[in-house]
Amino acid sequence: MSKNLTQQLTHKLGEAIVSGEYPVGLGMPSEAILCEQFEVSRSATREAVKMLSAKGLISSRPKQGIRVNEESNWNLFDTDVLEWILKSKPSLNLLKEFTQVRYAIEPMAAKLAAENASPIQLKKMEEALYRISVAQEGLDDQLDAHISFLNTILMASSNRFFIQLTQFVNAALRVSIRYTNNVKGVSNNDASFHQKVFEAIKNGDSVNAYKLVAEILEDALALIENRL
Amino acid sequence: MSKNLTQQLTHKLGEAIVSGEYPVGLGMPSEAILCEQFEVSRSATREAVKMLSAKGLISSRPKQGIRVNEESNWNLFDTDVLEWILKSKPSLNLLKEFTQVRYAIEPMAAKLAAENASPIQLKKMEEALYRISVAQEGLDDQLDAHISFLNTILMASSNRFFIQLTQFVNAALRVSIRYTNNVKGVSNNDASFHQKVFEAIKNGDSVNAYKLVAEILEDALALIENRL
DNA sequence: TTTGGTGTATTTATCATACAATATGGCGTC
DNA sequence: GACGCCATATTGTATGATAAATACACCAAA
Repeated sequence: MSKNLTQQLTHKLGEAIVSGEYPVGLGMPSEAILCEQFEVSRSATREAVKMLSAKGLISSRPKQGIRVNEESNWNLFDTDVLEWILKSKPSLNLLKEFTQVRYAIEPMAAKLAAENASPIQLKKMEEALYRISVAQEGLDDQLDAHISFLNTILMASSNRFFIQLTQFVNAALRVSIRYTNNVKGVSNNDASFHQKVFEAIKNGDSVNAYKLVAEILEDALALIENRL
Repeated sequence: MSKNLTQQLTHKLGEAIVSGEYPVGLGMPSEAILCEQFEVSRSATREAVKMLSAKGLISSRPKQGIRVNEESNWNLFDTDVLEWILKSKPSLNLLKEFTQVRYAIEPMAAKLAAENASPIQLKKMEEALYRISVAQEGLDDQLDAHISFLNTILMASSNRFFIQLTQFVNAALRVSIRYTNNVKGVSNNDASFHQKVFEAIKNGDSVNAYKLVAEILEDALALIENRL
């Protein structure tokens, strides 16, 4: 768990907010009341409130108090916010939204990786590929290996925004596995597929790298939409 | 400006950090020193530090002090962080990275909009289209009109992550105009183009909606890469 | 020489209290 | 009824004190 009080309170309140416990609009207790409820000092409370403000979840003004912001103001690409959302409202629809973003991002990242990957990055990709091939038993191992392969692609895109999305994509994959209960259906853990992607990237074949990843995600998305 | 001291300090420090004023690794003054330097109380300082931590820029621990995180931990999709980056290190390379993300996001958003747009959203799109057609004089007007058209598409995607990217895409557009000094080259303000996109979306022709937007961004990207 | 524990000093973390600033809503005056 | 003023509630800022955490040096033992 997060060690210090401020962080703990931040997480508690963050979860409560995204789970809809406090209504959007005007609905949070004042600092003073939060102090009482959670039995912490005002400093800790204020710092937690500031952190949540920084993530776009709430805003606070004198007299008016603390209000929950519209969801469109929430920082959905923030790791914590993402985590809270996944914890409180996991749904097939959320998985769909996740996968749509992956569908937008990952093929492009693969394309850029094909254009930019350094030898060192290619080597890391190959290592991840090896991890996939040997991790055929445990489901978690498979997922971890798959994720690290994907991460190497994002890193190799040489675009800091794509790199930043690593965490997002990882979260998305971890959700998908909850629903499908195997990696194959949604992300195709077939080692030969990853091998193909790797080779396209290695050969600088950006068109194919894009296409291969896009096709897989198209399938994954179709699968999800079928279930809705 | 942001009114309260905490916010002001947050912005000052945020800008300083992204502009590289404090080296990544171990390099920030302690709370006590920050209080002195900026002549604010410890409460305000601590709250600012917490906000920057929440955005992933720094982390603080007893004895070790405040350290600047690796850039890969920064919340690049946070509006403030984005703003600070644009303010301090605008570059053609940054514009390229922005546009690559747009290239990934916007065609997909158009596709989703074609599948999901409600009558009300279509109407808003049409209004934005009208604004574009009448805003042929002023450059700022053109840009604003273009942005609001784009925003309606993102909103109509019915995917909260794409909707969240509205701010990001807007920032990207505003950067691009600084460099190209006109909307046309980078984003094609030709009204007939937007008309075509709108009609594809209205007709539910997701394939064409995707393709049209993708082509424009491909051109924009090629233009930027030519200059590098 | 290396290893492992141990202590100390520094820095953040937490708490308590006081006062200032701000915005809301009502009150009163015109 | 409209306008401005004032009271009040809530956050904002400041200060001082104590607790907890941890990096680092030091010392002891193998």
